[in-house]
Amino acid sequence: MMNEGKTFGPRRATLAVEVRGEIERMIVEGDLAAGEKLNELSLSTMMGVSRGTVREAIRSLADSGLIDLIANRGAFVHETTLEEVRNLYELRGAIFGMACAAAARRVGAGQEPRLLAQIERNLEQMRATHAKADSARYYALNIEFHDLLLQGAGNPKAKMMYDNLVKEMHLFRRRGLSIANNIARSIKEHEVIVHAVAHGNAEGARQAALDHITSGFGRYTTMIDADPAATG
Amino acid sequence: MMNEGKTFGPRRATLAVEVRGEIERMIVEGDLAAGEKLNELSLSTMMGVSRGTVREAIRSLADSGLIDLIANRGAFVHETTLEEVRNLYELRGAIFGMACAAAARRVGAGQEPRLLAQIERNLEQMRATHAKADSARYYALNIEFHDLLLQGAGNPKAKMMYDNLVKEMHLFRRRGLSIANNIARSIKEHEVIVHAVAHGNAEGARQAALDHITSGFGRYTTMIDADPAATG
DNA sequence: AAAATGTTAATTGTTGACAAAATATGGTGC
DNA sequence: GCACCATATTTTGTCAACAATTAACATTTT
Repeated sequence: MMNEGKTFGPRRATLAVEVRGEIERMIVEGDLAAGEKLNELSLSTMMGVSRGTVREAIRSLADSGLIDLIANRGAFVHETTLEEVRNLYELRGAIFGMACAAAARRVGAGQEPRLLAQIERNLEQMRATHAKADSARYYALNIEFHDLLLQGAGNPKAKMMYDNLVKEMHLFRRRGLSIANNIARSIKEHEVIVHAVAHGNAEGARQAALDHITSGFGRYTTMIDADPAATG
Repeated sequence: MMNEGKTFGPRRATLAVEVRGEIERMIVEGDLAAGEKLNELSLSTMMGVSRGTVREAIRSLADSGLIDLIANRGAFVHETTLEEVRNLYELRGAIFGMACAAAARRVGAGQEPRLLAQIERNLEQMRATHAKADSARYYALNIEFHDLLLQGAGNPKAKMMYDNLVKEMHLFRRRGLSIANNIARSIKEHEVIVHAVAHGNAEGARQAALDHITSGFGRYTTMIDADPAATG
């Protein structure tokens, strides 16, 4: 069990790793607002750890896109503009498209024997959930749908990058906007993706996935235009 | 000049930021080998800073893909497998393809008046450099070519992610392999990309860019197959 | 009243000490 | 020679103190 030396999992994460997780949660869930300053002393007091530990946690978020580190001034929750969100969507479309193309190839080659059944079941559940107007449940299934395809692509790095992009998008928020908009259209797009993947049609899957994300951005900006409220 | 408050650039980067840069350089240039442990005390002595500063620098590399942080054991230069390199190439192809498509659209829309001239000039220089068998110069021009297109895409996040992917690829090395292999083919592929961009042909540019990266991976694995030497 | 200057307080950045965990070393038994 | 155990050493993780920089506030000048 120790024979792989370096890869043995430690029993417990370090305090700094736990603090990072908590800061990330606070940012993604909105407890820390975009542009807000991360005060080391306040955080260390709140979490019952030393300020140095908080510093380490904050530094570990340096490349995450969630915070901006400014020398001698501290760390601030990143303020994302709509232009940046557009860029994130563009990247998200490219990566999700690539992943769906890869998933389709792997399904076609018999490398992913369970993926098809999984996404079809998820799709069925999304339809049922939509019929019951249960948007929280739909949201969870939607995330699962994307996760399944990203896992099916067999490229863990792609999933990691995609998940980080989604996290970054949480920085741009509008109060009171519901998460789901035009679910019927969204489900229809999922169906097109599933159909292409089922037939091992990589190019069709890539295009359908890209269209789906692009369309999602269109739905997103439609919501924003309909709600001109200033940021929190 | 002070009126933008938070965005005013500090006069000097912190020591931890400088230490991070040095560690990154050591990794990318091979002074720190894949799998090698980053000893905090050694590094702090070597660089003339305290161990805490080295820790902060190392933590800031947590998400970079260049190192693995293991609780209670320390930080290790990430060991990249060929499978991981394949995944990185796949992502690289998706992002570069997306960037070239965006660049083509922007050229077609007149949003990038200088890009076309810049990449054509670069291409001309690559041809001349190849004719003189100056591979170091060719390498630099090749990097510039990719940079110009990524900048022309108008998506800074894409460029950042692409550059990080390239950095990660440096972790997988084979001693004695020359960087450039089949330059004539590579230049031909660059020409196809430039042609598509010049005509504002987004889909053509995307496909040409993807093919170029995919082909680059093929050239890469060909080199590896021809040199079965174990990692240094 | 607004701008400039000076002082004080708060915060960030760095360092070194201590505690905990991992690793290395030496001795013993089979 | 190998496996196991105890001990010593090294390294990592955390904490607190000090130094440097920035922000906030008060006073003076225009």
